[in-house]
Order: sequence, then structure tokens, then C-alpha cells
Amino acid sequence: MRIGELSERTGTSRRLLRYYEEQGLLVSRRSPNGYRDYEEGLVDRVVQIRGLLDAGLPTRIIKQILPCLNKPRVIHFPDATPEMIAMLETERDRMTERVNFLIRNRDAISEYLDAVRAGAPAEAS
DNA sequence: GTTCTTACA
DNA sequence: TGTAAGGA
Repeated sequence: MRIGELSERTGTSRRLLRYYEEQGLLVSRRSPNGYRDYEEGLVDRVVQIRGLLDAGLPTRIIKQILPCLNKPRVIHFPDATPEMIAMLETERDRMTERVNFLIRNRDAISEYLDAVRAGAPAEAS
């Protein structure tokens, strides 16, 4: 598929898809006309990349861990270097912090909402 | 009309 | 990241 379709199916702008490729996160072949040609499987890969990016991981880190996260999971533990393990641990901890941060804010909003509803049961119509 | 690269905001 | 330019 061409970049337009991948863009629509992943909700990612063409600009970003080209950028991810530039950063080595994506691969693509070229059609005779020079257009990028993507594999079907790239849809999931792009979604995962977005997920990791949204989790706060920098593209340079994603580039390193994507290979060991994508490939057949279970049979892929031999390529774990000490550096990789350490890096993954710190990233995981950052994610944990972020999760807790989100939970705190979500709860704060919930409390506010509850208070508002209790104080003004019939506001808008 | 779609995509490509480069470059600036 | 978006958008513009200049081509194919």
C-alpha cells in the first residue's frame, strides 16, 4: 500500500510516517515511480510505534527495542544484552511513573466531577 | 490527484 | 509536526 493508505489506516500523518522511516523505525520498498510501498504488517507496527511514543519513549530507544518486541515473542530472548535490559528497566520505571501520574489526575477529575454533580444536580438542559 | 524531497516556521 | 515549493 502507498503512504496515503497507511496514513489513513493508522491515523498517522504522512509527514510522520516519512519521519519514522527517516529515524529507522519503519522500512519500505519503492515502486518504480518512486512511491513508497508498505507491507500489510506495517499497520500494526506503526500502531505499536505510536503506542510507545505516546508512552513517552524517544524514537531512538524505540528503534532499539522494536526488533525484540515485534518478532516472535517467546523465541526471542537470546538477544538481550545487559545494556538492553538496563535500558528497558529504566523505561519501564518511567512508564510506571507516568501511569501513576495519570491515575492521580484522573482521580482528581473524578472527585471534582462528583462534587460538581452533588452541588448542582440540574445545571444544563 | 498522489507522492517525493528539501526546507522553514 | 505542519506547510510550501517545485517536480514527476
